[in-house]
Amino acid sequence: MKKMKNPGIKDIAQLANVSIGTVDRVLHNRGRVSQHTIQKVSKIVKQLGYKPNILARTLAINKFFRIVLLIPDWKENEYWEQVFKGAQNFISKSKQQGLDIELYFYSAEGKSSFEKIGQKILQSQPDGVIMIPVFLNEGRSFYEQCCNLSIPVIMFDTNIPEIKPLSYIGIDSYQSGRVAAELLTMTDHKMGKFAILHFSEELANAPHLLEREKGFISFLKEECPDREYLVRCLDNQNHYKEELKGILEKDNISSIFVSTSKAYRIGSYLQDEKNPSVTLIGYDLTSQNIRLLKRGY
Amino acid sequence: MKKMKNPGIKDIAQLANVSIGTVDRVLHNRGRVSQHTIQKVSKIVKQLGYKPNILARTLAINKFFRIVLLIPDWKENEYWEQVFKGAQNFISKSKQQGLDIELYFYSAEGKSSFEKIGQKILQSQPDGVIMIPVFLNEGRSFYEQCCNLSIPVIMFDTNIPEIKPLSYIGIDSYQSGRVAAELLTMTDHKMGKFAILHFSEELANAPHLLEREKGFISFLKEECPDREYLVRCLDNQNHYKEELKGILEKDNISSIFVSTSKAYRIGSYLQDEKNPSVTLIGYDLTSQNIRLLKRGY
DNA sequence: AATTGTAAGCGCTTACAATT
DNA sequence: AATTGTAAGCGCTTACAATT
Repeated sequence: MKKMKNPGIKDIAQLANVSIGTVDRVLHNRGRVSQHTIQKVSKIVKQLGYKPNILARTLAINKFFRIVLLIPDWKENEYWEQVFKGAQNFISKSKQQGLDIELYFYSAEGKSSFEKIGQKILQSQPDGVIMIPVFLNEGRSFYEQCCNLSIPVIMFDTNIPEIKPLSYIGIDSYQSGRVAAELLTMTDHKMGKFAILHFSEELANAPHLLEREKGFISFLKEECPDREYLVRCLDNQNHYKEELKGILEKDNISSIFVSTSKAYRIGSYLQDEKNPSVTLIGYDLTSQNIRLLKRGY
Repeated sequence: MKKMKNPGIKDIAQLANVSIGTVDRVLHNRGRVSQHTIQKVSKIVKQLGYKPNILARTLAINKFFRIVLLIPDWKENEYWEQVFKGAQNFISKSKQQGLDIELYFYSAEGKSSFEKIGQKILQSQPDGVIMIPVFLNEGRSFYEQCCNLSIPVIMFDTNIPEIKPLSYIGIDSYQSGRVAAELLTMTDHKMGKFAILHFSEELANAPHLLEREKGFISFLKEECPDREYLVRCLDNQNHYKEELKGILEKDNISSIFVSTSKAYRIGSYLQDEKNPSVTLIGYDLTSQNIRLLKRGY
């Protein structure tokens, strides 16, 4: 191991002939310093290439930053459960870093719970927000309210187009739609129609599904402009089977792109109907999808 | 922000009726404590669920951990250059975390430089090693020497099979070979032979290339047992064009898998020879590969 | 009132002193 | 000699005192 020796606040103070209190004041623009000493100290700071010691700072601050983590209820679907487990892992790691992460859940099945919990969060005045915005309008509105309160926001897992949060962590939905289209066109030489299927009550309000569809279609238009496709939004309950049957009968579908993690529904229907000549692609390694793949679809 | 209040060393001391010095001694098994107080203190530590404050510890230790980062010379190839840039980024971030990263380069083109630099590193007695082991035997031997000196090792970018370092960060080469095979079989319906091509002076000593090949072949054997393939190791200099020509003339090749980042060589040869009916797959987003893709291969 | 300095504290480690 | 306690220090922040 090696001795530390980076210039610190004390070195600056000494060289500038002031106290460390004054150095701290100019370093953080706390005011109550004369213009003259600000100059003097800043110059030395630059000269030394001073970098604050984050460890010492968070230790001295002696407070946790309250970060709110807002995600869909993990009980609603296996994919959210995986996210939840990751979140737990993250939370336990963060305590050591001076972060206090508070976990909030909303129902991905109805936007009202999102709005309600959003209000509660804003009232608690957190220092930052990390969230998965599955609702386009409500997500955007919540984001804007955070901005007004100057609470920094990080988006996560799905992003809202045209918004520039502090950062976005997750897959580029648009590009993933393009990849899906590429894989299907590589595989499917039967040249039937492509079907783009959604499962969502409110498709127009689901940013990631829309982006996936856009990406898929953009690839098709660019690379296979003569291939036809159709877009349908299926019933989230049991009714989807009949709808699917209708589509398959009416159109010559050779490939299906499912924008959600529910591809297994389509797959098992096709399997039941002994109709495996259709190529299928979807999202997420959930146990239901894995089971379908293992059954050899 | 929220007040911190986790049980600390002081709380333990108070509850156990000892001094913080004694608490520290039992916490770290430093000896010089009676069996009785060890029991007493340990009990309280458990009760409180004490977690040490890492920030305070690294601040108090007041030393950098010396970590050696050992990677191929970035001037030798664009892929290593990308790695190097990432390494620089990592190094600048690490200073804040109490790490002092020393960067060492070796030539990926000859193992002697790896061995020489490895010895130098061992003599300097670092606290830890992070490395890219492109040479199988030399990498393993260096790893074992580190173990003997009880220096923890992290592998990175390419791993050595049968070794369990502290952790490995990077792609699973074997699985990436399988994916390559899957993509090729999806695309290539001409049912010619597959050619597996390497560029390496010493293939048998290059762990990642071997793993990629193994993965590729395992997928073929499982999913397309009747399709034929051949494996060749091409000359790293200019001679490879003639070798390639020979292979293409002799065998009915419809797909080529290149195990290195040099697929662009094969691609531009095929383009020059107006032979684009062969499907090609390779590794790494280097500018030469990107150029080939943009030229529409 | 405006500017500057001082001392204590954050939760640890470590050298050394003090006690048995 | 074996065991325990004490005080200073790591690099910051912050409340308050002291100086102009």
